[in-house]
Amino acid sequence: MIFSIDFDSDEAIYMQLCNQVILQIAMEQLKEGENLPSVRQMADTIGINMHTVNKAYTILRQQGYITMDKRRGAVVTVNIDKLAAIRELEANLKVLVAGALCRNVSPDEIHMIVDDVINEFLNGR
Amino acid sequence: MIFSIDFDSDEAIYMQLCNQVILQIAMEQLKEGENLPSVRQMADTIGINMHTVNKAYTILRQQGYITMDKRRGAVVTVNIDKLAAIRELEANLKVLVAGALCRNVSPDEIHMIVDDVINEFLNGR
DNA sequence: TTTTTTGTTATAGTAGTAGTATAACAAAAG
DNA sequence: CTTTTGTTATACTACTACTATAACAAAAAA
Repeated sequence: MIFSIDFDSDEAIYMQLCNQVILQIAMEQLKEGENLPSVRQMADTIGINMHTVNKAYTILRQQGYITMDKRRGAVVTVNIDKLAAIRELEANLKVLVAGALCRNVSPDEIHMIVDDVINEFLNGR
Repeated sequence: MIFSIDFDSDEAIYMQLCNQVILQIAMEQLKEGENLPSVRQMADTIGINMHTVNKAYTILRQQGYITMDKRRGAVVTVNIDKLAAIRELEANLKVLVAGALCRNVSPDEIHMIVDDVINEFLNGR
């Protein structure tokens, strides 16, 4: 379970952490029922403050990727809300696709890129 | 040329403005060679500060969507850097696709959603 | 020529967020 | 009993978003 944080990035540390966890769940490097390090352990490992990790975990919990309790710690338990996921995907795709179309990336090419990204995850499993 | 800004949104005003311009270029509601309102006019229309508009225009210029000079103002002149667009698309798609896969949205469904978004733009033309 | 409008730059202030630093609490585990 | 857990509170620094004025030269319009 390796989390690489870029401290020079414009992206907030807690956001990078959230995304890394989501990416690892998608690649099944993190599996349902598996435990994440405690907020203090994770903070220590990465070399950041406890609250920054806590913020990431809170968001991941709100978005339905993990559950937390004092006994088991943070546990990967994906709460499937497919409709919400689809709505989110649509909204975020709009700007991405618009930017690509503006720069003469064809619909076919966009589909190919999407396929590449999907297969990255499926092959990583 | 209508720009709708949500002041209650978490998204920064200058970012909303950037995205609206990109969306309108993709839909060809804003066409190559067409002028955008001056920073002061746009600020006045929306009801925001001049500098906020200036920031958005500066970003749009850096990303190759518009050019600016004192004679003609801000002009839509898409500078095609297809490779950069593809790299950007790939990077941003990763987290989106990962989130969708985690929530049991199938690869086929993802492609269908991508297609829907693309056709929204093409049909809007 | 004079006036207005343009982009651009500078400064300064407020408000909110990211990240850090301590501290403390009850609940559970060892 | 001690340690570790999540959780909450407070406080501080640094940075960003946004606003508010102000000023400048270049170009357009009168």
